[in-house]
Amino acid sequence: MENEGTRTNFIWDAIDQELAQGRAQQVHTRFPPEPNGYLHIGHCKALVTDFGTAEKYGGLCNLRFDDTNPAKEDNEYAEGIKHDIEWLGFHWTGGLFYASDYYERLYDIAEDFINRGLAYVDELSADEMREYRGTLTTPGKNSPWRDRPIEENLSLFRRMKNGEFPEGKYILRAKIDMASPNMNMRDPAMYRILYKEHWRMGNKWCIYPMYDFAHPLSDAFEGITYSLCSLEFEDHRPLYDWFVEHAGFRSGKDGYYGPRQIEFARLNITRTVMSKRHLRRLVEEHYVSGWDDPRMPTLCAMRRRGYPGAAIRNFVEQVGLSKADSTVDVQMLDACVRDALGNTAPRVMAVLNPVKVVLTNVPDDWTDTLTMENHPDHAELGERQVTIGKEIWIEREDFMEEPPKKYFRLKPDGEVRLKGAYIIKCENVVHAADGSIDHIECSVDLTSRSGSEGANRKVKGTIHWVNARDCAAFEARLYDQLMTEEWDTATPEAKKDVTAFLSPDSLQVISGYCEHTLVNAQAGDTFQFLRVGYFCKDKDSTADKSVYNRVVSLKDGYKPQK
RNA sequence: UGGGGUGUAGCCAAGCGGUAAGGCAAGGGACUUUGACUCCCUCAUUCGUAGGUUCGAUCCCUGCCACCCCAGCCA
Repeated sequence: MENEGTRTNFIWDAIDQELAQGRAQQVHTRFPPEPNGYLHIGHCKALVTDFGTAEKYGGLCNLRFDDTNPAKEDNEYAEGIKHDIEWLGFHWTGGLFYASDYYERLYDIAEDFINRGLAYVDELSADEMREYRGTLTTPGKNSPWRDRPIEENLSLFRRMKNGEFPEGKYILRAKIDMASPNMNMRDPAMYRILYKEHWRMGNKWCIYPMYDFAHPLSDAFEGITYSLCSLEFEDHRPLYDWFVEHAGFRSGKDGYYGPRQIEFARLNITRTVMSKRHLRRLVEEHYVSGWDDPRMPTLCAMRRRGYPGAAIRNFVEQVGLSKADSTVDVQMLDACVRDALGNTAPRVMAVLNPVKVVLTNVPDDWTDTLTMENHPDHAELGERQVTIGKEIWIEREDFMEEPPKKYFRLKPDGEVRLKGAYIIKCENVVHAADGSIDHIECSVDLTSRSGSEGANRKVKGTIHWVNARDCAAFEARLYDQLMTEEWDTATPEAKKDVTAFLSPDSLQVISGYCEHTLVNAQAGDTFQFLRVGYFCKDKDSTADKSVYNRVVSLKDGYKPQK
């Protein structure tokens, strides 16, 4: 998967232009997560854009925790986010910051705004404020408190800060334009009273700044030149600029003209839940084991599943940047993961959906130890010893009693090579009482051992297998039923709320991963399923398709005749 | 019905007035101790739509259509 260095996007075009015109001296970006959850694949677009843009221009990128709402934030999330960023191979070259470190400075600016008649303390209730704001099609009207004298505003604001009023009693608002067609400009809130303990500031503050006020000024404080964010903030840009300008950061003093906000479309992926709110519910209501449950689309979960960070970064770069709403096919992510893993990951054999094969022409205690390469193209990755015995498991899909034409795998009277071992021939199929296949009896050609003289005999198919005796601990856990089981016992109210998780577009969350399935693996290991042959070939199974497609990343497989 | 955005192949996405890059997916072939991987080849007479300007339009203009965002004391 190439990534031409010449590739550009509309943001870089804009930056190139400003740099050429001298309107910006350097590129300084920031990645501003709110520490209220773990980063998921959707955040990676902003992350890669912010850090990657700085990197491309030899500039700096800050990490800033946008912690202006103490009710939802926690240090656990901040630590997780830092870890995830570094895992992806980025570092906050511009420094680590917290919006909460600016509380004093922001407060001073708020007082200054009051003094300049740019802000006022309102005492409308939340409901009244909503009424006064008007609607999308009708202008709002001024609050009766809008023209409160400056001294009174100042006094009230200070008393808000001192904790003299209950939550909701007063609010500081920017005085802009209640008739603006842009709802964000209808005297937006700057500060609200909140008696919540802040994860860094404790109970020091009784008032907290709003995003619209804190964000642009934080950007300006840090000398950010490009504030890149997603499309839903497009409407906020006039407000963003209003705060930056009125706080005096557009003056060009010291050559700094303040930050410029540029918006891009956020990342959507098919069959992937990308809502922090929903993911949080899955965790808090124990639908999953935690934020790093391998079924989650979080970075920590992907890391646990074995996705290389570089693959995720490459994926985001492949997807590109634009302003068009889009939903990327999850197969593109899978392709990037395969691409990154294919050349380096050691191979092992696994059987997910087993059927037993009994070798008829060897003694019960027959055993052999085979040496297998860990990677077909890289001898330096070494070899491993694998034992085989009289009984082995093969993939149920690798045997067909009534095979169509051109079926190369095991079939009655047919021969197939066991990967790295012997050629076997199907002699008999033993059925269980219910008609299903209990086991398959095969003869083994002991002269065909891999690596020996007789191994040159060619057969059409090769299949993977595991020694039954080594599989006492075989424990495949495919999680495709998890959500449906919950669904069946859920109350109607709960059903209404979890519909989003069960919709066809959210199969990723309910599809599975496989834990300690492999003979050569340690219990508890999790794996990224990389190549069809080693794990699963069943492209056309309907029952487990979501699981296999998602987790196994099926590339190809047996194609029935049309 | 106010404002802000977006529409290029099944899915992303370049293109910036000179005659449609690339990736994923898909199809065909070669190779193969897995039908995977790898390697070749194919895949938009057409850019939401209707007009207009121009020698020439995906790119400029006008109308229309579709979709997304905004009425938190969330970010």
